[in-house]
Amino acid sequence: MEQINEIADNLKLLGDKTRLTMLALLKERALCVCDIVELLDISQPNASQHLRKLKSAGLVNETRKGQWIYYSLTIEDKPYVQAVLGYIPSYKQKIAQLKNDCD
Amino acid sequence: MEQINEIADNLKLLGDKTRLTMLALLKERALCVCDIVELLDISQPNASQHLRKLKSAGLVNETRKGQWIYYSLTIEDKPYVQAVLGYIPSYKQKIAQLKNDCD
DNA sequence: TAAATATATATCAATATGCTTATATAATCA
DNA sequence: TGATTATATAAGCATATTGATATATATTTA
Repeated sequence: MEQINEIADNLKLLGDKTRLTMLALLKERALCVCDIVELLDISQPNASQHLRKLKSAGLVNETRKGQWIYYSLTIEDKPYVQAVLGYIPSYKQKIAQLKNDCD
Repeated sequence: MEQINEIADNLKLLGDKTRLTMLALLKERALCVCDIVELLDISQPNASQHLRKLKSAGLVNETRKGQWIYYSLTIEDKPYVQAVLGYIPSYKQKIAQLKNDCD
């Protein structure tokens, strides 16, 4: 089974508080980098670096809208990631507090 | 939510091929260290070190039987770990090939 | 076109991780 | 009791990871 390597690699990405929270946020809706920076209270380069890893693994994708780049989950083909995210408390309320000048 | 830290920490442990395979093996049945060493083809200290991490996180526990120490899963209270392991192909056949002098 | 905003990338230091080798401990057996 | 087997621990090295700082790129706006 070669598949277990891919699963382990993806779980390693989930095994970081910052990235796991990012994915939990994106479960609610697509967010731009500045949203994520605000919500997680981390530096912008730090956010970009984590997002790049998630993108390389195919867990998220990006869509540019003007000067903003929105990230979304792409985990339809990764049921174990869906399952994990399903067990994380919702960030709906947190996201609702966004100042969200981005739109 | 403080819980997400614990989830991330546990997923980090799952995010290693050796440990993830160990857990998948233990899903089938309790195994002693020498079984795991044989099945994974790793060194004994390496196996012990990974098992210690899993034990520290409460993902496995140990039971001595004579000179052997058997490890078993203790993930009843961690549904997201159960979910992940549920998506990993079974190692039943592999385990059946054990020479298993241990008993 | 210049300034401002949003994001990415490069580099680096600190820390963490995984594995090996050597050794210690514990149980069994002759 | 001494040898053997099973397992744990310690120490060290090589590599990976994280986050910070500095800088580059891309888009929009004045």
